Amino acid sequence: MKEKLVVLLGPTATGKTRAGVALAKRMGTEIISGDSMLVYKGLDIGTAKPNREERQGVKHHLIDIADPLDDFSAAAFQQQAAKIISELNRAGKIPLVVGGTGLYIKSLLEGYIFSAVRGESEVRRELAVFTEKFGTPALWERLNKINAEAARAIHPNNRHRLIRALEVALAGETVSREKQPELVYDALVFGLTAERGTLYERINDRVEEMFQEGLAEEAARLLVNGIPKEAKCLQGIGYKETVRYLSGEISRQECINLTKRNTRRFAKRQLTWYRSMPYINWFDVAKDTDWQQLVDDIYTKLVKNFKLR
RNA sequence: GCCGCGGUAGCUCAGUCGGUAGAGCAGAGGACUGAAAAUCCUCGUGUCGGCAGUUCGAUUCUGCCCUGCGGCA
Repeated sequence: MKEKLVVLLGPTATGKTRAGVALAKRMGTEIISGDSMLVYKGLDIGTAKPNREERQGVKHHLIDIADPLDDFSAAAFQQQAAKIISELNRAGKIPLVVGGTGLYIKSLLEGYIFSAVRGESEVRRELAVFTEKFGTPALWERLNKINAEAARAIHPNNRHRLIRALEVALAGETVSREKQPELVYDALVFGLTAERGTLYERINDRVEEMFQEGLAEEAARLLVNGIPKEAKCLQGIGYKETVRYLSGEISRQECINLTKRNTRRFAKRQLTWYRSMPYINWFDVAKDTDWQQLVDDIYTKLVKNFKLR
């Protein structure tokens, strides 16, 4: 008997947080965040992290669980989320995962088997130095010598994935590409999306608001507190651009425009992830969306699917 | 009204000494198994402002018209 699970995903700025909280209240359950940036403490404005008021008393898991200096990863998410899902199921609740990180959610639902070889190791640092010195294609050559099959699956310019593959290959393993035949959970997956023009308008407006609310000041605070600008959390959209602005490399307006563009591109990449997840039940949001109605519709489907009541 | 410079991809522009055109940006599609908001790959046909003339052939030359900007009245 598989454990039950409901997921609400969608590209950034489609209203997942709002709909998710309303849905969780209807379901009488708790939310597990499926977002790679909400895990970091101190990153609030730029990640659109729901505040106390927005959470409306609904318990949220996997938010603010990592220090900005720490590493977090898809594998860590998968493990921790799985544990909470089991606990909630045991307590008679159907857990609700809300978030947009494609790899996180897909790995959870489809049971990706991550290698036990840890990231952020001494080896990784060495590989980073090697890359600086000899360039990314040299990294590919190295991987090709150890594991030609792994090399074939990665483009010679793809630095991050090459470093990871080498890290694993040097430990005598291969990065898995295995596909499970079915979902790990008795899951019902909902997606929020919007017509491209509408989505981009929402993104542009939201980025504008973030800077008005003090995104630049938030990023500055992280730097002052000693977070190096290479830290994972400062690679997030809105943060990496602000680091450039604060160093005087670009103007504030350029910084805002770049953040908007990068967020638009990010939303597009998110949608690419979702296209490979045919089990998503899509709901369209528009300017005049009736959120109450939307949540009702989702809930109705959910009751039917799980034969509740 | 006259003079000058423009009108080419969604935007900014290049170019064709006459053989129907190409960069940057924007945008689109894709990959992804411990960085994933990361990282990487692929993709450029548009009445070359309109009409007419010269020409085998005009976006390119000529004329007229429309239109934007600047200057002079």
